[in-house]
Amino acid sequence: MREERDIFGKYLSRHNLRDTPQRELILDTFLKREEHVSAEQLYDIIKKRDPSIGQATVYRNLKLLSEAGLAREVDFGDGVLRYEHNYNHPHHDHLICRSCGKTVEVVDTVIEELQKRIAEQYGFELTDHKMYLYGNCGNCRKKSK
Amino acid sequence: MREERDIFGKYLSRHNLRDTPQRELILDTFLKREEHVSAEQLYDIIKKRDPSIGQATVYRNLKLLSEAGLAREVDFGDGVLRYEHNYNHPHHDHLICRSCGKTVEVVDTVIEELQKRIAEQYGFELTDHKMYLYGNCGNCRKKSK
DNA sequence: TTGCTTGCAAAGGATTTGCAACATG
DNA sequence: CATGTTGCAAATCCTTTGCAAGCAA
Repeated sequence: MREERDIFGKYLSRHNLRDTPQRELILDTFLKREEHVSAEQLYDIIKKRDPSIGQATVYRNLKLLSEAGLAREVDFGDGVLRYEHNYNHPHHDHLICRSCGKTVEVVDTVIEELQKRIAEQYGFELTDHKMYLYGNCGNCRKKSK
Repeated sequence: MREERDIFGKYLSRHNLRDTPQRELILDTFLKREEHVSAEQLYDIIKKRDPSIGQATVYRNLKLLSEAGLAREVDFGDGVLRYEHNYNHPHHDHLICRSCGKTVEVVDTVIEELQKRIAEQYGFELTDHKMYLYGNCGNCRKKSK
């Protein structure tokens, strides 16, 4: 948390951007959440601490956190962009329950390797990827029986 | 193409839906395109043949084609939903060039197998997935050198 | 005739943007 | 004090929806 603030501070000064109380509040609140959040969700949480904050500020600064390398955008395909921690939180993919929305983070180095190989096969240099696995989680499967 | 029309016709009558000239035009135009299209793109093409068509009709019927199993939605994450052929056009993933937007369809049965295994590991029953590989295609890499 | 479909325009939801007032370096 | 930043509301983008008129079965 200390480290992240440091990184952010450096990013700001390096880019001639300013350190405002809103920015600090947004960063802190974002870091405290373990799960991915949407801008709207974060806005709702932050409003409680500072009712005068505008939601555009939250949108703007989540984008900024992504640029600073502290956040990462995730798009589950439901029309809402979410943000998750990017610092000290290595790349992973998501397993999402179609019925309750529960998500699990997964990593598979073999798949990552294969992806790179596929890209090369077609002359592409792979920069990144998105992989979302949709299904029904154990809990929901029990319930529907 | 004959087959697809047949499937659509059966789908319509089975669901008490009607066979309209607009629906036929949309299906035909969609089938003639090899690449994925957005509703807007398809609308632009169709307007030339029938200037009186409304774009809501195109949106509505692309959804319908998906339900009938003839189309499949693809979401590259740029805010626009695209549709590609689903009939006789097995599942595949996409390799997308970040710089020119070129896309290549790819399939890898090993990856698919691994995905299923990962899901099972977490007690999920996999229903579907999305995998998009982003990178720079051969052409764009040459140009930027 | 019944009720599904259409075209239109308005509504929707998430996100972005213009702007004047404000605060930071 | 120059310029980045904020909050607000309006605007944007894609897509959906309400509705009256029009058609298919």
